[in-house]
Amino acid sequence: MATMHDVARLAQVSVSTVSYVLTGTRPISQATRNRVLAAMAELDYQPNAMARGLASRRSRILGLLMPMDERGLGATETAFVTGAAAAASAAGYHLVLSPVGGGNLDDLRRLASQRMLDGVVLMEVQLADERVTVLQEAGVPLVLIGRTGDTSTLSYVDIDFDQTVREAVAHLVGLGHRRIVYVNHSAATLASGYGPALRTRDAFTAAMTGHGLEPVMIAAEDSAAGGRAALAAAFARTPELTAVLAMNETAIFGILGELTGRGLSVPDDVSVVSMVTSPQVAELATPALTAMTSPGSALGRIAIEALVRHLDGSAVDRHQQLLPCALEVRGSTAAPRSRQPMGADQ
Amino acid sequence: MATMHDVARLAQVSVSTVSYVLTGTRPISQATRNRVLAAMAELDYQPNAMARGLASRRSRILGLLMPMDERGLGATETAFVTGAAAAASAAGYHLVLSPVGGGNLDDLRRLASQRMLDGVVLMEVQLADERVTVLQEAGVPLVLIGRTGDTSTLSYVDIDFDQTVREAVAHLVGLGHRRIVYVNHSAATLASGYGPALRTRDAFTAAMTGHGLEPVMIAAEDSAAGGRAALAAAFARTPELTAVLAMNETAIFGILGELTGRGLSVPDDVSVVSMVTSPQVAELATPALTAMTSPGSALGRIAIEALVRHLDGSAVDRHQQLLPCALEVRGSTAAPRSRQPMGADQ
DNA sequence: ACACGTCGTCGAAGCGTTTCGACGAAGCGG
DNA sequence: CCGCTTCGTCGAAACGCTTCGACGACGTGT
Repeated sequence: MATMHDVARLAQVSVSTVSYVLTGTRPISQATRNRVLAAMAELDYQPNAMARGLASRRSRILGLLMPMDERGLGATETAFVTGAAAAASAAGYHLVLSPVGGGNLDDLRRLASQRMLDGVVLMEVQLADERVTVLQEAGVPLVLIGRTGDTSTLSYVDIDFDQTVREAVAHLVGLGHRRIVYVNHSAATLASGYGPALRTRDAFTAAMTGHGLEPVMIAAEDSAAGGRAALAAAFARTPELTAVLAMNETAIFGILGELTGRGLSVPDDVSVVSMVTSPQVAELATPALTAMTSPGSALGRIAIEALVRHLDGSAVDRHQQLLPCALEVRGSTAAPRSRQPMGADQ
Repeated sequence: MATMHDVARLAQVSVSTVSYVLTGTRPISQATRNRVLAAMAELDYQPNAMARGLASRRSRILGLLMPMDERGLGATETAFVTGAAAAASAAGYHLVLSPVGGGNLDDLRRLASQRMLDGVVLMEVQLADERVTVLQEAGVPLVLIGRTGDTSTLSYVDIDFDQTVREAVAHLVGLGHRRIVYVNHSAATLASGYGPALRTRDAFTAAMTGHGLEPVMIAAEDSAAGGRAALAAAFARTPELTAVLAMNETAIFGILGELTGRGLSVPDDVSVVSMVTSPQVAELATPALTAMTSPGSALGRIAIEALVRHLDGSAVDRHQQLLPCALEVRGSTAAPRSRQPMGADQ
């Protein structure tokens, strides 16, 4: 393994000159630069990341902390990751994913304090997230995907749930639906302070009320069985329901199954809209689901870019941004059978 | 940020003594050790990972290289990851996931040559995988999850596809099925040399032939539409089919939809078995799928443990191991309607 | 022609560890 | 009681890089 000394000797320059060629920190004449570059190529030189990190006090590694819980990453989360990885690579950083589960907060503390990460992006942030505290105490630059309860001091990128829910509801109302049920994540998830669940709940209430309609929300366990139970509960509360809006990607398959089981057809009897869903998942269902497609890779990219700007010092203040999901109409929504669609002109 | 010097000064010992306490490389008296430990605690000392890595020439970081393609990680892959992370943590290593997609082989080469990773575990290995070559050239210790074509020289852990397919087929045959169609991954995937697809194909042929039955395999695109098309093709080739064995987790939802669309019920008209599937996914379908459950976290754990043993020098030879999937009977398989189940006693 | 920047390069001092050789103090058999 | 290990500790030399101060060699404005 060739070192800088070897390169310097071969190119007949000092070690520091080689370093300057590599980092561009100081001007180097074209002639010298070429000699150095040639020497590097000949020796197949690769800088030692550890030595670099030690001397410069920055590792050029960014962490993407993702909770790896029971259910795997959906296509949505995967899009975050690929977007982030591409952005990091473009900025000359490595991106490592760290599967910090719930328990190992100490693991996280260690990782952070060991100065191995220049900065981190945190996924799936809770309203009150201990990880944020740990990282802030360790002085690690931080960008969130999602938001904590108090958004004032931190950088974040998140989905604009308010706008997304409003659009979904408007789509259904525009088709003529009046009895719309919202299937959210489980009660436990809501109680734990999971931002998306809470924000969509509030947004749904606001949107429905705005249309003069009654907001009915059901909390469903994240499983097919949970979806089934939720639908049963929905019919119990609102027998004439004609549309379901679902945040719970897992439950939605149970909902569809139960609908079919009751002899109801989608979309003729009941329309279904899935929230924050990737096209891949939406296409899995029969018929394919009308869904609010999450901005996916853009979220990851923007988060990394904000973090890098912060590290490079080109931006000192925090970055806060919301991205809406886009409505993609597929086969699971239609006008309700019992009445004609109501356009704005009626 | 406290350094070793600070700890040494506070504990009134030399720096090297502190290091010995930390690493256990040389004996240290209990009294001194306690003084040092106390000093560390008081200063909230955390060793600098870079400095450690530079001096010791080992980073204590393990890489898990996973391809992050279009479709996200299923629960199966997630289980690999969590298993691996737990094992690495237990062995005192950090585990970082690197999303190396198809294109960036150079990225990989760089990562490998920069001596930032002590060793790597490679997921989703192709029969002819360039990444293996790159890493071997860079001299990075390597364990595969999956197998290359030539398995002789490398360490790997993989699913025992032969055994898994045999068991799945035996289950269906035991219920009385004779016309069984195997829905594999796409023709393109097969052509690209994706091991699981090829091995299950061969295993299916062998298993069916062993029962004196005709093996019919359909290649399906990884999408719901692909599943539908595959089922249509299956009925065209084998109109009296009573059972479907599916490797393609994505296509299976299309298959189920198409079955329902044709007015066929699962499992009364057609039985369905899903291969290498996680319980979570199996439960999404209605009825829940009988499936061959992948060994999940065990794969990840075993791979990491093998790698660590290699790095610690406690094992020099390669580790090769196959784990079967476990049959979990749920609601999607039953005796075919047209004839009685055939037990061994008939 | 003179002081004065700027450019391109060098040498050396770190960065925070590990690790090697050395060395006094015990402990031990003879 | 002497020479020998073994134990516990120390000081110093790496590890491979970045970065700072210095220093000629040149333009440049005056």
